Amino acid sequence: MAKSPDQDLSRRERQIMNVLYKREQASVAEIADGMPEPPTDTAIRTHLRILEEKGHVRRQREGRKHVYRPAVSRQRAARAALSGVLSTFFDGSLGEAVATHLADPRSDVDDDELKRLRKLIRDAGKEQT
Amino acid sequence: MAKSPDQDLSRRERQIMNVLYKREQASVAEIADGMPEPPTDTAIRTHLRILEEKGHVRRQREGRKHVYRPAVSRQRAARAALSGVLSTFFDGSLGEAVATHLADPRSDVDDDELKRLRKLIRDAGKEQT
DNA sequence: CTTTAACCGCTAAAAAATTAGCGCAAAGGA
DNA sequence: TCCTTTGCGCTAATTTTTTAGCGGTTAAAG
Repeated sequence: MAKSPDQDLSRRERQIMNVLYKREQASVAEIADGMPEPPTDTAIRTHLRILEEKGHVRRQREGRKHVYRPAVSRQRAARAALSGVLSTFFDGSLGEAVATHLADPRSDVDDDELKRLRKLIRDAGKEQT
Repeated sequence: MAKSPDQDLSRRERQIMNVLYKREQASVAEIADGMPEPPTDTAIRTHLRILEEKGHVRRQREGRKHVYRPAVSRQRAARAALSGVLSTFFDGSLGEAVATHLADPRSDVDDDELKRLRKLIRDAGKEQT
């Protein structure tokens, strides 16, 4: 079985990466803010240093602070994450996932969203190779 | 920030749960089979014991072996996992996710799948509350 | 009936992850 | 200028995770 890159992130590392993907970029304080039960900033910095060494994160000075962002593009990571969930929970079927999500009472999908989906599906039908 | 139940799984625990969700249920050997770089069966059993204590896994004798399965239904877990990915990578938008997935060259969505999606979206439009 | 092989849980050692203390540097206010 | 605040990295201690050894039990094979 092959190893996907995020498989070797520890729990905290994953939490941090999630914040970074969600916000595109973030300072240490912002990361703490977006994490469940955050430790001290110092601890977070340690994780960031390691993530940087492992090549998962890039940093940039921004005034006095440092700002961190993922090394891998959001799109790339997003595709991988979605595929993973589809594979694990939906037998790889996008339709199955959409059905489940639409049926989930907690997830109210509004009209614009449905409209958008409709258009997407239509267009996908067209561009047959 | 609240904690979602899978947030407090370690890497190995997560890997094991993923196999269980993917296969619905599995023996120790099957779990090893589905894991990246599996340790010894003994090690896996230790994780399973702990997962059971934490309430994530249930076991059942099946002949001579034990068979393990998730304590939380696949559907429930699937919803949570999907929501998580949507939230982290797609600004919570299902449409965004579908668009990305359809555009991903690695994911070939076949005609039946598209057909199914079309139907789903149509039906979703109807049942307005 | 005896031997062999498959599985299991208990337990403790080894490795990895997680945390924070400390001292230093730069910025801003008094 | 001097003091306070904010942010940083290095380092090392603590905690959690991860691993496998060992001995017992059951089923099946010889």
